[in-house]
Amino acid sequence: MTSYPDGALAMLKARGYRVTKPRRLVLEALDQARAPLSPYEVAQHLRLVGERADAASIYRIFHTLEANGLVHRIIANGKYRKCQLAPEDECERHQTQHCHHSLVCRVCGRIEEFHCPGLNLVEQAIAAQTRFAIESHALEFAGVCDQCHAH
Amino acid sequence: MTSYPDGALAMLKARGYRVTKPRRLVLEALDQARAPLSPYEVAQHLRLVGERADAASIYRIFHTLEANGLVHRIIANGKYRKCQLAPEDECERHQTQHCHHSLVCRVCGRIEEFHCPGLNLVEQAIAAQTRFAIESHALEFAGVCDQCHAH
DNA sequence: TTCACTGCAAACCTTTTGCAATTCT
DNA sequence: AGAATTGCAAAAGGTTTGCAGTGAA
Repeated sequence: MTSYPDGALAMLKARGYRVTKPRRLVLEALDQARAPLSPYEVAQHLRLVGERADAASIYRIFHTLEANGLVHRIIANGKYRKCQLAPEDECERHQTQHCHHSLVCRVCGRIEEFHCPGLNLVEQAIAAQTRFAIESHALEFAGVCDQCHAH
Repeated sequence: MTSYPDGALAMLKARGYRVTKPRRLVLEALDQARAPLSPYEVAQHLRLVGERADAASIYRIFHTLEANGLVHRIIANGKYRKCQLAPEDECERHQTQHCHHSLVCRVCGRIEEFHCPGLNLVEQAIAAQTRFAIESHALEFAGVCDQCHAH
């Protein structure tokens, strides 16, 4: 099994991007992070770890990663989280069809994602009630996660 | 029927806040806006209309309004929208029990809110699948509204 | 070698804070 | 008059941009 950084860099390379040290550093930071990170936070984190990359570069890297479906934004706070890397040719589909269903812990900030089969019903209800053409959705539950709940 | 600015100011006054010009200006801007606004945008908007209020004050005003349930944040972009003012004694309940169900138009940015009865089922599914204790939720659909869809 | 990418520097936009002046009640 | 609130100024925080230099292919 290849790691997230390796897989992501391989995918970028296959698409004509270059494999660089700053890109690897960002991907590793995301891979290790428990909670989502902003580009700025990645910059700070790297200094803490004795590495460094320019903040401006990190922003550019995040744009590239997002455009290639390797990270996605958490709507609640605008921060980024690594994406699950789909095997080979599923990449394309995975990249364009993100579902953001998150459980955001108020205490530790950690974010779980969950599969949500029931949402289709809600979408159908909307369609029945309004003339709004739904293209995507975002659903977030805030609360307290298992670990924090146990004090 | 009292207007949103009047109602909101009355509620603030009843709670010991003062009725000031900057507060009225912010409330009027929110009342007239089609799309949600950030504090900074309100500051800009006011200049356009020949009025003015200090940006720092507007930020403080938004904090007060949010703390009193008179505005709420749109999760997708962090901007603010006026709340429906509940009649009299329902204020308290309305203030604490916000449900954010929005239809965000990709084209014009306008936001509709909708009532969503089906979401309880989704919450129950989460409860059954995880040990996460849900406190609140946010659900947003992005797409194209009726008006924009008709070119 | 070549061109994508990074680092640097500067500017910009947004938000926050302290303090003195204002203005509601 | 007294206290809450505003305006001002300054700083902090976060993000973007142009350009010259670097390094991956």
